[in-house]
Amino acid sequence: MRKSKQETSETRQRIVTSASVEFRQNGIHQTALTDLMAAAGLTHGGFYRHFESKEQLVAECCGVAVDSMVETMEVAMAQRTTQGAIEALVASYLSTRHRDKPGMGCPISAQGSELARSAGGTRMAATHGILKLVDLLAKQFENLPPDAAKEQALVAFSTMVGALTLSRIVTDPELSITLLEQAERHLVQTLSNSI
Amino acid sequence: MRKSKQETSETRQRIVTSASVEFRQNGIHQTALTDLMAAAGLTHGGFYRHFESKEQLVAECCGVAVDSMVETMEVAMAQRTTQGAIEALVASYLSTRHRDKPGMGCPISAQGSELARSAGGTRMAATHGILKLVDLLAKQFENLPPDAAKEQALVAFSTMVGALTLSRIVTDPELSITLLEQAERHLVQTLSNSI
DNA sequence: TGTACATCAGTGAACGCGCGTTCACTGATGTAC
DNA sequence: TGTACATCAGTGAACGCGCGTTCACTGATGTAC
Repeated sequence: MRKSKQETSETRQRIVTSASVEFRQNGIHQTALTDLMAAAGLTHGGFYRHFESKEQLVAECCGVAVDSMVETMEVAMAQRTTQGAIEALVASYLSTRHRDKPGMGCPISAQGSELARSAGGTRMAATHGILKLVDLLAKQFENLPPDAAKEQALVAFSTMVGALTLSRIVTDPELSITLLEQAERHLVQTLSNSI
Repeated sequence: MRKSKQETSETRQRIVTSASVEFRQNGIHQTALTDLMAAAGLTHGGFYRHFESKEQLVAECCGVAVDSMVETMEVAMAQRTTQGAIEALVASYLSTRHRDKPGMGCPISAQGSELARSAGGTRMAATHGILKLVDLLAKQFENLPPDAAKEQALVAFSTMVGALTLSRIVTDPELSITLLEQAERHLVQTLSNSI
């Protein structure tokens, strides 16, 4: 049943892609190898032909998830003024759509507290991801010194991660919306002053 | 080996207290009943004399953790001007001490993404906890209408939860500190304007 | 107040289950000649 | 270009292990008389 090199690499990619969704949706610990191999249309036994361990896959998925996140954001921001781009990024991150589809969204928000307890490799991947997302915002502040722009973006990203996480925890639907809306309003206002 | 009513209630309290530390430190899923009963000086078999399920304990621990968190904050804020109280709350939440001792700190930050996927009871306890912590800050803004004060506090709390979570994920020690410091600076500045 | 019995906190073994990982096996693919 | 053999992607059973929960048992506590 050996597969061609191309098929093999496609399979590997399929596992990573679908696993990155599963991890964000159900959590790292709650997603079993059997589940994610099934999500890729395979049985669990073949996992170790592609990866050394679950931890290695988790780290790789974190990177892939961030990259797809960055791409989504860039699409939302394209063809806009600086002001418009910032508004689009914030609105997209703090949307109810993002809140309700953690599997397609930001892995930092979706797995925050689990990442904080993860192994070094995963945390390094997450760190790179955080910096990529922060940079996406920081480079909008062309008139600020790079350091100041990065610091501004770090705080804004913290607010977005916190607000999205809280909006997913809270049982009161109104409060959940308020969290997203108020954070968005605050960020658009604050960040406009830094353009 | 039956114990007196007082001993029984003391034991129950001891389980809740030590479990709330374990859950924050190691995560909800990663903490086994055997572990937390051992942390209370007992064997796992007796667990169900006190609780209906693990989930019930998780929810109760969330409430207890928030209450102890509120108390810590109130102590830090006592005997201060409004400005000083706000600074003390923010500095305390965003301290490296808090970052490095998740077991003694805010359960929302320590378990954020796990809480978002938890059962209804746990999420309700977390929601009440969030509102308590937000209220601690909101009541400092005496000159703002209550709604505006609450919204201001919600955003500030989002920033604190996000920044603390990120500072725990990040592998670069300098970046971790920067996250805490910049969020603190931003919050003190922003919130001062609302007094 | 004393006694006889019911209650029940805590123990430790056991339950069924799912986990991450390993392994013998298969047969199609890749490679050396 | 064709052939013989080595490689290895994927399968499905099995590994040891730890999980949440249950249960028979114990003996001190609580209670009814």
